[in-house]
Amino acid sequence: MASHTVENYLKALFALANEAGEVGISDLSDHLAVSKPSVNSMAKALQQDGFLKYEKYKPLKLTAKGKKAAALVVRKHRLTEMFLVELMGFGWDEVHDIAEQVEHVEVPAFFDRMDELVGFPTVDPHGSPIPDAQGNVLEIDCVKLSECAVGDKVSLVGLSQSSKSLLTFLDSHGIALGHTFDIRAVEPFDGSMTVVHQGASDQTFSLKVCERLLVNKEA
Amino acid sequence: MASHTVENYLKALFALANEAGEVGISDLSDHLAVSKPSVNSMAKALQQDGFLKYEKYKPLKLTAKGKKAAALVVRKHRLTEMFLVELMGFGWDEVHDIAEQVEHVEVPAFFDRMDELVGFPTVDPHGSPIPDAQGNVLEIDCVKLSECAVGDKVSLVGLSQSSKSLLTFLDSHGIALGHTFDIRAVEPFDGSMTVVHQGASDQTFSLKVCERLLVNKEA
DNA sequence: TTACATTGTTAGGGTGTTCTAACTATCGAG
DNA sequence: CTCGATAGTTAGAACACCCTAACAATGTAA
Repeated sequence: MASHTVENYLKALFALANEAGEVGISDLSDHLAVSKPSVNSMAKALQQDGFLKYEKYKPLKLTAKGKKAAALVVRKHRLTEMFLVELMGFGWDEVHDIAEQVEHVEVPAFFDRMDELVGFPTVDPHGSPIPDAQGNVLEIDCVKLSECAVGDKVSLVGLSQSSKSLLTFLDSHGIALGHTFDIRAVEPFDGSMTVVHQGASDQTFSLKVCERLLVNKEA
Repeated sequence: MASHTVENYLKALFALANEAGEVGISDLSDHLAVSKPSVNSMAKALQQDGFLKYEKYKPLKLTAKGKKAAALVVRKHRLTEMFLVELMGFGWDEVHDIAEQVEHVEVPAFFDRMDELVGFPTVDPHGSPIPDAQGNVLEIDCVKLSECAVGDKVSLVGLSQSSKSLLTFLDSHGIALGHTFDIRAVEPFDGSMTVVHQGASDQTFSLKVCERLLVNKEA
């Protein structure tokens, strides 16, 4: 259907809209490492194809068609990541780059088989929800760890903007999805948090880390 | 490294050189379903990059660099096919189209892992040899079934130009790699052959089929 | 050996995607 | 309310890849 390039624009639009709400030309330009004029002309093209609502100087908005198309790309990406981890033995910090390329394969049966082989997962290895085959995305009930208070007991359900360096950091601290944290202290000066990890070891996380950890209250 | 397009040209060059020896602009044009002028200009570009020796009106010749690059693409393709059949449960008639897209992934570790998971195979599901990581291709000792004589006992080791329709034909006749054939008769009029399949059932194949079956004499 | 079919080449143009340079619109601060 | 910063736009061009139309070279068969 859509070219690799278009799939990448849709995916970026989808991701940015989910975390920032409004998406400007510059946001996409930064996210895709492409110049603003390039984004501008692609925006016109995407509108032409009905993926996007675009008005001069206004934020970009995916149409229903655009949202569905984007969700299906994300589905391919996340199923691939799941497959790479569960059946091919890759680490959760290795799968993004591979999935980034595999996601452009245009054979639905390929991804359907992955889905089946990993047992129809609802979230990927980083806790992000996997859209269904119709492009519906299940909302996950979670908050940032940084928004929790002393005394809360929470469990890690996902990451926001998981990057290789964040994943490496978590690996090196023995942290994985599902792990629990009891919040012991929040440092008012810099927002860093001291928690009990898995009911065992004390760890302190910077605010930057806490903002990336999505947790579920009531462990 | 090379674009998808370049990878496809190299793969075609490699395949055609292996079966026809000399490769002309028109052969590539037919094989890739692209116009001759397109092939012509790509030939110049490939020469520029050192993949090809090209002289006006002369057949195209891959350089050592070109052969190696082509073999590595073929390696990715065939490992993918093997993986799809062995670990994902696809049929040998379904894997070509998927592999055609997956082969362009540029993460060596992805294919290395496939290789490992399927046990370092030397041939793909259609009996074609899988080049090694250095681009070396093992020659397979075989002849076309059509070149065999009455009385020969042979086993199927590969296919030449396996197409979906050939694979479907073989499936419907219960034929797979490794199966044996005792040649009972060759019809002089049309070259069709009557054989005993797996020491059990009698089957008759047209010349067209016999030219596509690569066998090993002495069953 | 000329003539035709095949094969290859040149010229010129189109689409998708990208860029830089230069200009304009919008919005928040003083 | 104006000014400057930020964001967005236009114009113009490049690159990779593709095409058709027209022409040239090659090789084969009468």
